[in-house]
Amino acid sequence: MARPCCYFSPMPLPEPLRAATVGDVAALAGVSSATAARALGGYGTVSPRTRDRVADAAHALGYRANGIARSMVTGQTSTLGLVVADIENPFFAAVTRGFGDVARSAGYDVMVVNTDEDPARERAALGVLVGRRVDGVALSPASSREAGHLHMHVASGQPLVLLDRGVRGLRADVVGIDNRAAARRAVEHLVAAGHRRIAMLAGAGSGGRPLQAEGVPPALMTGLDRIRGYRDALSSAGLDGLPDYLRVTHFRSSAARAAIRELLALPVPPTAVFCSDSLLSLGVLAGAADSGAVIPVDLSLVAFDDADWMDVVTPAVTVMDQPAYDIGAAAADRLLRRVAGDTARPRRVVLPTSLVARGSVAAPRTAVRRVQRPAAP
Amino acid sequence: MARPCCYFSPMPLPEPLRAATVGDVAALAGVSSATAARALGGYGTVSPRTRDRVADAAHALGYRANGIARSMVTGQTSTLGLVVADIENPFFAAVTRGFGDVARSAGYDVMVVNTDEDPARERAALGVLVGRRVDGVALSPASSREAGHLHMHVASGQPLVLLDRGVRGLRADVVGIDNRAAARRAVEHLVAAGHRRIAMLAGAGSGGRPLQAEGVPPALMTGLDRIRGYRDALSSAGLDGLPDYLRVTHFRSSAARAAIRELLALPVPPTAVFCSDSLLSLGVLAGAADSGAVIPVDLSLVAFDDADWMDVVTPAVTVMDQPAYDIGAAAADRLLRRVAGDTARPRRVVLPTSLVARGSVAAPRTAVRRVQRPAAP
DNA sequence: TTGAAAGCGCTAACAG
DNA sequence: CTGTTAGCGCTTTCAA
Repeated sequence: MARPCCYFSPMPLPEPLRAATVGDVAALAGVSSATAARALGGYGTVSPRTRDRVADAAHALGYRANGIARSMVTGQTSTLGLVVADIENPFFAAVTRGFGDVARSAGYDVMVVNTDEDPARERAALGVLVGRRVDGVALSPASSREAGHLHMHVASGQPLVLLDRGVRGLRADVVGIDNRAAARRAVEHLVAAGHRRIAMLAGAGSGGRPLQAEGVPPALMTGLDRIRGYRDALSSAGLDGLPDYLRVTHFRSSAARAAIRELLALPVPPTAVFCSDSLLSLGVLAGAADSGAVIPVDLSLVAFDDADWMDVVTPAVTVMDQPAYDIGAAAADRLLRRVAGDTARPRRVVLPTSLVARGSVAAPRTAVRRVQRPAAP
Repeated sequence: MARPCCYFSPMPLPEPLRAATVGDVAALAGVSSATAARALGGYGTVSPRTRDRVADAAHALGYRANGIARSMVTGQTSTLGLVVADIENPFFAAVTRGFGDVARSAGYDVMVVNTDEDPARERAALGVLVGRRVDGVALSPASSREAGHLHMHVASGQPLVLLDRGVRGLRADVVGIDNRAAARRAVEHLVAAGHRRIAMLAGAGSGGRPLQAEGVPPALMTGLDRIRGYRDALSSAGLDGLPDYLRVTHFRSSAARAAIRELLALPVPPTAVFCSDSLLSLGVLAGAADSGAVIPVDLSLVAFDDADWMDVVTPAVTVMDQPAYDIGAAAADRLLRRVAGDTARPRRVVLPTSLVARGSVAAPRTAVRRVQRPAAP
């Protein structure tokens, strides 16, 4: 015998297969879906009694608002996009956290996308975020040259905040530090310690793509600015006639390790090195050890970004610290203002850096000798 | 004189204020919106000529598909949710990267949410993700006790993969390592070096909430399992009668620093310590230095997770390494299968760990003495 | 191969 | 205070 119950009243789909909608809740509560929506969404006016009935029905049905549908009609997603160049770099991890904390406390969620310093992936990431209709995007540009997609994005009127790195000619807010001044100060610290042959390791791009020709500045404003600061410091110290100790490497400690080994193997090696990134300084530590160079006796080091391990190594690493968490937080704040409709002209938010002097900087051996002579009459 | 041009044909909204829609493209291409949508979305059948016309029109208008609207009708978002306990922990940073790489190569985007080890924030994060209708969620549970929301989520039929940490009784895939065995092996390494008084620092919770009473195991399966492994190793070595050197601290290096100082100040201090996390080992290095203890002479150390700095400190840190990137990648893979409809019973994916022996482990001083005597006859 | 029309779940006018 | 109605931009039958 067949099961007659099924002929005329097909079973509704079992619970797990279809999520409850406003209409379901409304039906159970015995009100119109508009009223249910008002009660559920917390807008308009609903009588307390109705509100309770709807709430009960929603609870019974396990109703969860469909953010997609809501976004569809409101045109807003309450979501911010964050495009970072390398989520594994502690600097960006902290930026991400600061950004997320501020966004969340303002009722926004965050979609994070990683680009691995690749402009093509960055363009794709931006496309994804725009496709998802995020309300705004914060982005650390992988390149200041390949930025056509950024210009188009800004031209389309969508809020964009640049993180850490600027892009020349782009009408967008920038949140970061004064890289040139910070680098200059870091190198001046080395000059003050008596160093003359000061190298710099600058990071650019990931391992994915070939680097530009030797000596050409990286396609990164941050790197460029730090290189400028390095040169500023050298020339005000009258040190610009010396051999070129600048090396541009990938953002990998292995690349820095090779670079520092090569530098130390020079006929006239540098006595100090300034690293534009914490990852690179990791490579310097390893490479110096490879070369048998002792820090700070044979090589002084100033790094960028105060990574958590920097004060447990021996010697502790002197760093130019930048407020990564605050940069992320400030970027979210700026972006939220733009999302809220602020159309004032682009602002540049510059956060303070600080030099943290630790044990990795000492006078170069030659300078020590010079000091020692008059000290023993 | 008034401007008559505006009376009968109001200007259309200027470009930046309204994004082009399928309808706009269709109108410009002279086809129906259904056809334009087919051409744009790459589904159905469209003649090559029409396809080109539509493509041109789309290009001219700067059309970008509205993912929200698409999700609305397809019920899919091509987005995966990732809930991590601490984005700043290098372990989770690597997991995030592995997860993202696999997701992206399968055409999925990722929404990352940080919970700071707080179950309440975890519940909220899951709610957000569900509201946004992500196709699936991978999550590293902040607590194995407060997991009601996880059970509800699974009951609702939505794909969920647990990352790194399991939750007892939850019918969900788990991707991680065998924490108990790994911890046991790490501690056995210490035992083999001759240690008897072996401490353990286990992490639980962030600084946000008070920790449980002293000695109570943390509400984390990972921590629990590592503690079990520690005890396993101690008891098979016949070392369980010794004083209790286990300390449960927050996931902060400062907490570990205080804990190790306290341990080293004991009348009979431990000669070795096993840390359940790289952050904690950072604190151990600092705290040991505070106490004037030299590693590995006065204190041997085995850490968990091979952070990038671990082989540049002196001595380099012996670690139990877990494949963080692969864990993230495997989790994405598992989740994608579930999203694709795999309803086989929950699987547990266990990835291999490896002990990386470096310089932070040596024989305890007492053991050294014992060895030295017969060595000089 | 193409078009017309119906909706996805929700919000926003506008009446009642 | 509540219900009716009309979409948001897209995909998807179903006919033509």
